[in-house]
This record gives sequence, C-alpha cells and structure tokens, in this order.
Amino acid sequence: MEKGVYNFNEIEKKWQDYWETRRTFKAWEPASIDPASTWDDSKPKYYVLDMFPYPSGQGLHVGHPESYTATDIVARYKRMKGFNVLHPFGWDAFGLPAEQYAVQTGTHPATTTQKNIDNMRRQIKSLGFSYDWDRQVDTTDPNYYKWTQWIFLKFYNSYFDETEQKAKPIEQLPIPDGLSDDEERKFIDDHRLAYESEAPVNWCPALGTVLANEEVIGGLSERGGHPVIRKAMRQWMLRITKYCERLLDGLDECDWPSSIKKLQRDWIGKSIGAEVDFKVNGYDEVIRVFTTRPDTLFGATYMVLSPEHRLVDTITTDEHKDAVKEYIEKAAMKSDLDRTDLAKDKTGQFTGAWAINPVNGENIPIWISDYVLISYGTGAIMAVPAHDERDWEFATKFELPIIEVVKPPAPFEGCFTGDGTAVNSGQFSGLTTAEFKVKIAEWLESQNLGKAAVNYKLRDWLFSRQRYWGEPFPIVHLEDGETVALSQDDLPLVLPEVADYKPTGTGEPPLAKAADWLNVTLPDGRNGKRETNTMPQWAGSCWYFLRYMDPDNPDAAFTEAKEKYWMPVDLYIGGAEHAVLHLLYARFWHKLLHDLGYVSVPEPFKNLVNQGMILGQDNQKMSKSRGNVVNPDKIIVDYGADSMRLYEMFMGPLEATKPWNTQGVEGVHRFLNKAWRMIVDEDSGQLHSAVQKAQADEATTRLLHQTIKKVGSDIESIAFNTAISQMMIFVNHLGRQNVRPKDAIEKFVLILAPFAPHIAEELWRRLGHTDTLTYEPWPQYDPELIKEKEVELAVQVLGKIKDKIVVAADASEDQIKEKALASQPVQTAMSGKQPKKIIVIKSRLVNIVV
RNA sequence: GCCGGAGUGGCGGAAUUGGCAGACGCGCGGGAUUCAAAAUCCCGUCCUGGCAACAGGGUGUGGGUUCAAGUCCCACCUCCGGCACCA
Repeated sequence: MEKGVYNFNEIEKKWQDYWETRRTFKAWEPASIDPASTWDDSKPKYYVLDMFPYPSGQGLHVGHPESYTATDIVARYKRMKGFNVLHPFGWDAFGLPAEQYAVQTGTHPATTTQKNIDNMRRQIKSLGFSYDWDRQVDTTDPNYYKWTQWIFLKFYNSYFDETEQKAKPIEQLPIPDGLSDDEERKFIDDHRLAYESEAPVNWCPALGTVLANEEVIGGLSERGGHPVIRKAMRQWMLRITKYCERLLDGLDECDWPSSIKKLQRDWIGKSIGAEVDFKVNGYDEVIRVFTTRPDTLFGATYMVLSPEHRLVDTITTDEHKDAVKEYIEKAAMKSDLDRTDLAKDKTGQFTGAWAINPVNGENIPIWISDYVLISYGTGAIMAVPAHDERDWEFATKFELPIIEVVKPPAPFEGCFTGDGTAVNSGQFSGLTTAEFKVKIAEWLESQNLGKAAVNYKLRDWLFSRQRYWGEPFPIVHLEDGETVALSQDDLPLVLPEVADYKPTGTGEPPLAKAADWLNVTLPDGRNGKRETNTMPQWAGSCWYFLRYMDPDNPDAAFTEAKEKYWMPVDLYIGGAEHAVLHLLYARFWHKLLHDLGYVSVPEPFKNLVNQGMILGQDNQKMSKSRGNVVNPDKIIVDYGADSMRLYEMFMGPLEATKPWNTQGVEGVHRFLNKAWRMIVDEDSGQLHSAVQKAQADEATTRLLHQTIKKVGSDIESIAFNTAISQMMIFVNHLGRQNVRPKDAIEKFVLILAPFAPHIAEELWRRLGHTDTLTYEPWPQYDPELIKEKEVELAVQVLGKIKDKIVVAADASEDQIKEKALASQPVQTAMSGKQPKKIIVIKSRLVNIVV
C-alpha cells in the first residue's frame, strides 16, 4: 500500500540529491570559451536572474519563493527548449541587521551572516530550484568585494568627457596650463567620478552617530527618540548626475514595464528651462537662478535664496543679521521631512538686500526661505507669485507684490500656472508661452544674462556610510592632506577586526578603532590613515550579475569572452521596491564599465518583471506583530515543495498583490496527487494499468496539443496561473479515461516538469526513463490537431442569446446563417420579423438584428 | 496634492483584446464508497422568481459609442502602491 502513494517528502529529497550530486544544472560556457564544455556556439544562451536577497536571520518568507519559482520555471523551460541557461544565486550580505546584532552581542557580523546564508540556502535548496550553486556569490567575501573595490577605483580614476558624453581614464583629462601642483591635483580631484564632498547627513548628537533616512522618524531617532539634525560631513560621492541623459536614453531599449520606466524617468526628473543672472544691488555679485518659466521673468517680484546659499551671509544687512541667523539655525535643526512635510505654512526672512530684475531693471527684495532647496538647481529662485503656487502662497503671507504676466486662455481665478499669452512683458507681450520661452532664451544669451539650461532632480550619489559591515574604501588620507588610492595589486583591502562595532562618539565610523589597520605607511615612506567610511549596501548589488559569469576568477572581475557570451540578462525578476534605486545604480555602474570597455552591452537588464507582494490570510501585509506570517518550511513539510511552488504560481498573476490561503495549497496538492494516481498504481507502485501504448482518441489528442501550446505560450508570457489551470483541465480529462496513452502521459509529464520538477522526474523515471528530464526537448504541438471539427455557436437575437447551434468548423457563413435562422427559439424571439442584418463571427457567435 | 495600478460570485482569479461573463482552484450543498471517519469519486453552486422548462437582472457608480462593452469614450466613487515645496 505504502510504496505506491505520492510520498512527496521522499521523492523531493531523492531528486534534490540526484541533481546536486550530478551537477545537473551546472552552466557551461560553450567549448569556444571552456574546452571542457559540451555546449557549442550554435545553441542560444539565456540568462535568467533573481534579485539576490539579504541573508536575514528570519530566513525565507513566502514572498521569496514567488519570484524564485517564476525564474526557475523559465530556466527549466528554456533548457528544454534547447537554450544554454545561466541561472545563478547569491547573497547581498552586507547590511545593518548583522551589524546591529554585533553591537549588541559582540558576534562578528561575518559569523551571523554565514549562519544566515547557510540557513537560507538550505531553505532554497528544499524548493528544488535549478540554480548552478557553483556560481554562488557573496558580497561580503573578500574575493568578491575585491572587485567591488576595483570598480570603485575605476570611478575614482575616471572623469566624464562632456563632448563625448562618456567616462575616460583620468590620465586623459585635459589639464589647463599654468596650474601649481596643488591646483593641478585639485583640478583632477574635482573631475573624478568618485569624489569627496561635504554633504548633509542625519546626525544624532545624543546617540553620537549618523542615521540612515529610514532611521529618522519625524525628526527624531527611531530608537530613543532623540533629535536628529542635518549636519554636513565629509562623504564619498559618485557622480551619477553626469549620466542623467544616458540613463534616460537607455530606458528606451529596456523591455521593462512602462510604470517602472516612468518611475525612473521621474526620479531623474529632467526639466528644461533657463538660467538667469540677477545682479545684487550694491554688490559685485550675481544670483543665478534656474527656471522652467523664463517667460514669466517680468512677473518676478522678489527672490528667494535657500538658507544654505553661499551669498546669504554676504548680502544680509546688519539690521536683519540676527533674524536671518536665527532662521538659518532653525532650518538646520529641521530634518528633510520637517522641511517638506509640514509645508502648508511657509516661513522666511527678508535679508535686507535687493536684486535687479534683468528684464525691466526693477528692484526686488531678496528673501531666504527653506522652501527653496539648496540641492536643486542653483539653490535660489526668482519668485513669480502670479504663476507659481508656492510663490503665490509665500507672497500672500508676506504681502509681496503679485503681477500677472500670463493671460490665461480662459477666465481663471487665483494662481494660474498653465500656458497662455504674455502680458505686462515689454516687447515680448503678446507671445504665447512656448514662443516666449524660445525668444527670451535668445535674448538672455545675447545680453549675457543667461542661457537655456537643463536641470535634473537626480543628485550625486552619497556613497559612504559610517558603518563597519561594508566594503572598505581602497583610499588612504596622507598626513599632508593628499588623498591617494590603493593600486589594484593591493586589493582586496580586507575589513579588519575591531574591538567593538559601535561608532565612536564623534561620529567617526567603527573602523577608526582598528589602529593597526588604520595607520599605513606607503611604499614611498609617506604616512597616512585609511578611509574609515565603508560603502553602502547598494555597492555589491550593482554588479553581482556580472560576477556570476566568472565567479572564481582571481585575476579579473570577469573575463571578456564570458561577458560577451552571457550578457545581457534576458530576464530579471524581483520586487518593485527596487524599481528605482537598485536598478538605477546598477545601470549607472554598467554604463561606466561600458565606457571603459569592460562590458559589451550598454544596458544590463533586457527584460524586467516585478513580482507582487503576498499578503497574509487576513489580506494584511505579513508581519510578526500581526501573527500572519506563513513559514515556507512548514508548507514544504506538510504539502511538499512541488505543491508550494505550484500554489505560489497558481494564486494569480505574478505581478499582482494577492493574499495567501493555505487551503489553496491543498487544492494544487490534490492536483498533483491526481496526476500521480493517473500514472502510478497506488497499491503496487507500478505504472497504472490504464497507461498503455495506445493511440489517443481525438478528444485526448486535441486537448493534449492545446495544453502543450497553452503551457508553452503562458510560460513565455509569465502567465503561470493559467498554464496550471490548463494542466488541471488535462488531468481532469485523462484521469477519467480507462486507457491513458503512454505517449500523451509522457508529454504531460514533460510540460509539468518546470512547475513541479520533483514529481515530474519521479514519474519520468517510473515511465521507464533512466536520465533526468532536465534536457529532454519540450514537446511540440501540431496546430492541425488543435482544431475542433465542430464548433458550438451562440445565436443571439438583438444581442440576447436565444439558442446554441453546432456546426462544422469549416462551415460557410451562409450555412451558419441558415442553421441559426432555423432554430426554434430564435424564430420565437424574432416573432415573425425579417432579419435586417446577420453578423457571423466564425467559431464564436451569430447575432441577428431585426 | 500629484503620478501609477486595480475594482468581476462567499473567496483567489479566467475571459483569443470589442464577440456565449464567471475557465481553473478554494469554500459550500447533495450523493456514492465506508461499520464509521479520512481520502477518493460523481452531481450542483453569479443573483432573483419558479417544482420545472424558463424568464429577468448582473463585471464599483452614472452616462455614451456599437448589431454586440468586463473590455472603448466621458464624469465620478473606493482601495492599494509610489512621490511629495525639484522652481
């Protein structure tokens, strides 16, 4: 009795061991690259990638297997379709939780990380995914981060050539004549794509540390509730802003969901306008502003500088000094959130200084306010209260003049921000907004007062963290103030042991405590200290998909031939939470590597799919506190990995957010059981006696071929839920037959295999095959056999169904009309009237209009 | 506030992109099998009325286009996600 039942636990263990010991899923480069390979170049390659996870102490949750199953189905399907498939896995293993645990317990983050990786790998293996584990990468492995550091040096040792719009080695940077050594060094440093800068960070004086944005809630530290201020600190930055245009353009060749592309475009935030210089009355200074509405220049009735603007100090008159100083201090105390969130009520201070509007010579007051951001544009604006809602609000509150310069096309109350016709604008009056923008840019340029300009919201990437558990920067700060980079031969620069993992009280990172490591003497005898910041978690994930191609290479990040062969990633699946940052950063790194000739394709990810979130049974986000978290381990023990995989795919479209329902797992489990019993005799464990070498009847043949077709095309379009439902229909049909042709059974097992590989392998074996089905060719369908001989048509009278008729599939329109009109219910519905028009949709319906 | 996405049975969801709404699964009801239960199998299951054949209604709401609308157009409502003074 026992030996014939579907014992999923035993079967799954057996086949996982089989795959592992035989390296079934090992990905080989073709023989032209790796002579040991049996692949040749005639086979197409397919690179299917998961967003690698952070190895959390919580282990897997049911959201992980969702995308991993999806990519696994595609990987297994593509293998059967004859593709050479690269399907790797790895760990984004630097990160805060392990470091916080280290602060609390003293356990080295590497220990915690390794333990978590081991646990999660065990969980992932228990789902039977077809990863090539020989290619596993771990961002915290010095053999990996050696190359992360190497890429950082590429940024450091490159500059951006504006005319060619690409990065080049820093040695090629044209240096102006007549610079002193120091000036020359500064000139070079100012052009590096990795550079140091004072940048505002979230500094918590009470905790003595810098906090990440998500650790600051309403201006207070998440832990302890202490005030957090913005403080300028020396930081490493990456010059991503040089790539704005390229990052925008590159999106055109990405087959991504348009919503994700839009998110990226909005994040980069390109806007077209003009820069205009306003003279400060009584000073030899100009305030440069950026505006998208240079056509409203005549309506500029005041200016606003951000509190951090460099001219504030210079131009503020004595009588306003105290108030301005106080305002600046208050603004500095506010977090970013406070400055934007409670923005309803505008604040500001008059500096006492005046500027001259270049188009009409008017004297206009200069204010400061924190509604102007130092980090966008020039940190200063011309305020046009008649046509900008923020300026309108400010002007109303501080009783500043409002002058209309754009006449709305239709009567309008309040602040009009749309396009119209210019009024009160001197010689430009009467122009449309669009015409005006062109003319004024020309005029400004001719007067040397400004020019057309483009601005982006995207800012340079703050690339350093005051943390221990991250990649160390391969940088030394010398005693004389010079900063030098290590050479490639000195890599990896390995994280040192430290006494404890807390930051120092002064905000210096924990690495400042590693005295032996910190102090260095260069080969030329100069002394210095190492950089103590570390890289952010994003760093390792910017290029891991490249390392998978050549994970053990000690001499290069990856070899050229392998990169040329595997790239780009054909399918990338992961969570929508990475829609902007990870994908943008990875694209940015890729463009640098492309410019320097290390990668052959300009965009790394050809196709992208975001899986949706899985909610708890209660339709709420899964969380420990709600107690609605589903543990995959438990599901696998109770129902098996195949049922787990199948259920996650059957729940609904991959991209949709959907609630978990354990009873649904039972449903797909029943399906697998049914499929098993269709093939295996439960009493004997032998093939079921109904499984015979026999010709399938017409209905079975048709359904089989329909099923092969639908499952294949559904996999191609990532519609796994409907593929599974089609397989259920097939099993419901064939399971009822007393004769189940072996040929049909075998084809079914093969198409089931990508979804439920363990049971499929076991059935394949019991059907008499001795090898894994991994590389069996995907069954073909015959379009002729799919066609129905007879079709049922609905017959409508005035759009209402009155009857159904059965006609030959190739019946002519006239034959169909005749048969439809002959129907008794149709005759009744027509009640003797003549048909005015008869619409025949072949194989669908007939509609009679009377 | 702005930008996306979505509203279909008791539930998850299908619906050749304008052509029979509710495939498939869950749940529920009934039956078979069983000493009994589990498991399995069969039948039913959008709503309303009817014993029934059948009739009428039905895809968030209201309007429109069309022989025909879940699908297209206009207005609105609700939920979810993202952004949030970017000049």
